[in-house]
Amino acid sequence: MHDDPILDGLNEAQRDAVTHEGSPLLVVAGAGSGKTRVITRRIAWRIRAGLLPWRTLAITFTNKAAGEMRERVASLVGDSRVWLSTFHALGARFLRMEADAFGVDPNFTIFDAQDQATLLREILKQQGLGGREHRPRDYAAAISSLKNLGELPPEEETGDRELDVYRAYERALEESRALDFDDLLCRTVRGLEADDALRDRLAGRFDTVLIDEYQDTNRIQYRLVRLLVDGHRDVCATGDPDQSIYRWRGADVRNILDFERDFPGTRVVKLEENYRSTNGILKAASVLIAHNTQRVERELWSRLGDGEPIRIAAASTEGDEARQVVQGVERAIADGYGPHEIAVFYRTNASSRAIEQALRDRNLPYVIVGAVEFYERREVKDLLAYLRLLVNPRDVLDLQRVVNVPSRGIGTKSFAALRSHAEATGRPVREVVFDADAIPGLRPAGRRAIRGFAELLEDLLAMPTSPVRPILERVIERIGYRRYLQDADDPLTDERLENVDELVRALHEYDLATPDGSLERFLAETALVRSREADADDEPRITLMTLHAAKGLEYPVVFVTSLEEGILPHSRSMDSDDAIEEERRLLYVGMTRAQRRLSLSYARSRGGYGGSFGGVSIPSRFLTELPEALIEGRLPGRRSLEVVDDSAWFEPEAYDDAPPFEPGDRVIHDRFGVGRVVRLSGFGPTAKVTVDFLEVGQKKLILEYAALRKALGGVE
DNA sequence: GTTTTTGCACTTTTT
DNA sequence: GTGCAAAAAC
Repeated sequence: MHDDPILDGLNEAQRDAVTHEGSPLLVVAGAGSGKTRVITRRIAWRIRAGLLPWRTLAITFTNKAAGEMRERVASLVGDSRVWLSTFHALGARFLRMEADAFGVDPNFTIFDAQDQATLLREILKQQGLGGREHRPRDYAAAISSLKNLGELPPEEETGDRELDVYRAYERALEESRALDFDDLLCRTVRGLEADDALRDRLAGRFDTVLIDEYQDTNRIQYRLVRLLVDGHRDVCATGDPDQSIYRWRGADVRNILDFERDFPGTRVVKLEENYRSTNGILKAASVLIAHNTQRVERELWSRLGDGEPIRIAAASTEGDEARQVVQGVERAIADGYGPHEIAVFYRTNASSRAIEQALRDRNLPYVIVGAVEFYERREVKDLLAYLRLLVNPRDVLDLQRVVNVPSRGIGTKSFAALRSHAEATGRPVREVVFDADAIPGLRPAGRRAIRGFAELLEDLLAMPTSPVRPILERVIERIGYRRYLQDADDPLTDERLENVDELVRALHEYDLATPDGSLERFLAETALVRSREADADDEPRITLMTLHAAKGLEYPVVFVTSLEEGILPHSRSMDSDDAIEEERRLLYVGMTRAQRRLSLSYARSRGGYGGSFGGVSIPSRFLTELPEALIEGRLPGRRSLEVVDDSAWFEPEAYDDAPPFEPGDRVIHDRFGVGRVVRLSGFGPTAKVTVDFLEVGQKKLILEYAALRKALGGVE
């Protein structure tokens, strides 16, 4: 019917969303309803109709999503000049383009959460708040919300602890010519709101704006959208209120709920056919999410049939849970799924450890999304700090990080002298290094050390800013960084050395891809990126990530772990109904990532902090909210929430331990004789094993009751 | 003064 | 098991 490749394979609603023109458009897109497809096709459609690619702006939630969309748009349109970025990257780009108008240094450094914490720790100490009860992260959170409310720091000391820390923090950022994540948005918005000409120059660059994951935008982002769009009102937002999982970060679902009111004349298109999951998975997820009271009722449906039942696995400990999951992974592989088609989700980053261990024990390849990402590793940060220092001479934190790595005899005292001299003279810290003789209060040894460091800097600064790789290589060579890592008594040495190589490779790739690049631009583009895809080998890997990181992705086989009260829902989210509903959405997001096979698991006791903290867990209330008809394995009792005596949750040992067999094992049964295990299915008390017996043929047995013993003799 | 070692407190989720 | 801060060793 439709020969048009842009509309090919789209349903009616999707086609509507792709082709609508003339008024604001809101696409309410349920999980798996082909939202990304709609956005990319819409961009293609509009460009074919005459819209200029470089006057098109698409905003995504993560850099990863931006990258993926860039590829898809490029292959669809054959043009990669569409502006595709996150809100933060867009802010950073605007700020650098018009640094003067915004009143920022064009070479500003971006401080990540770690940098922020380091800085705040120092400030807290200065203000006499060094005790452990004052946690840098708490202040960071408080400052973040002040910034997002548009509150500027006070001019004078106020006596209010929080405000004074905020004030000192801002001054320190300014001193280092640094901005934090919130600044990227707040300063952009403040600048655009205050200066109409500036607003015309920047917002006026775009004829159309698309925003993905609109349910997770916060108030500042909303204001930025208004600024970008009010000139033409050619705006398209997509999102799903049921997948709003960033309320804790200031995301405001009202943005999407109020879209029609904010943009009168909005056309709303709802995408409700799910192309991703089996109906079983979808129904279970729908039943779960229906427990949320603050919700517009909506039903997703799929043509894919009920599929396999959802499996629920009970384990006795965290390690046991991990082993069961890995067993499920192996079973999936035996059933023909590739490792890259399998994902394991967990609530907190710390939970990855047990799964990793279990995967390593079975020699299965995996990759972790999130956790300590590439650009957050110590060795990578060290080297990048050297590079950043070459670009931004005022970055105190970078100098501090680098000045004594490797140890060259410039400790805290020497650095303090250097720093106060810089402050006293108003000169950039980096420049003061060259004036070792003029710094008061240095001992001869320290002075000599600083002179040596100055020589190093001089040598590095003499290099051209492009290509980039030789600069890094010179840094590594001059400071003897590889030797330094090798000599350290650190179990991670090999990994760190690999990361150093990987960083060199990244710079090399940048040089190849960007002939007109420079160190400044490389750092600017890298600042907001956390991960680096290790493209060294393309071995398919099992993916591990937090539930938050899973949004927008899909996998044929999905494991969601740690469904326990206190973890999912998290204990810090249990005091309000709103927070519980957000946790429920989080599980909903996790479940709806699964295309064909979904498994949920929990452990009856979980040790925190390396096993020291023992406690019995109660299975998550969310498990009891699932429809029993779609489940294989036993749902924890419906009375679970009223059970006070935790010991009620201890079950017979037999079934929670990892089944002792794998497909292929030879076994002996008292009645049926010798046989070979064909497959294992299910978890917990209903786990079944199919055995091909020599004499009686295939039998399906319940693992717990089948008196099976492993036979000697191995595989045929 | 600087470097290394030990002891302590802590883990939600991310741009 | 980790990361940070105070204590001990260089």
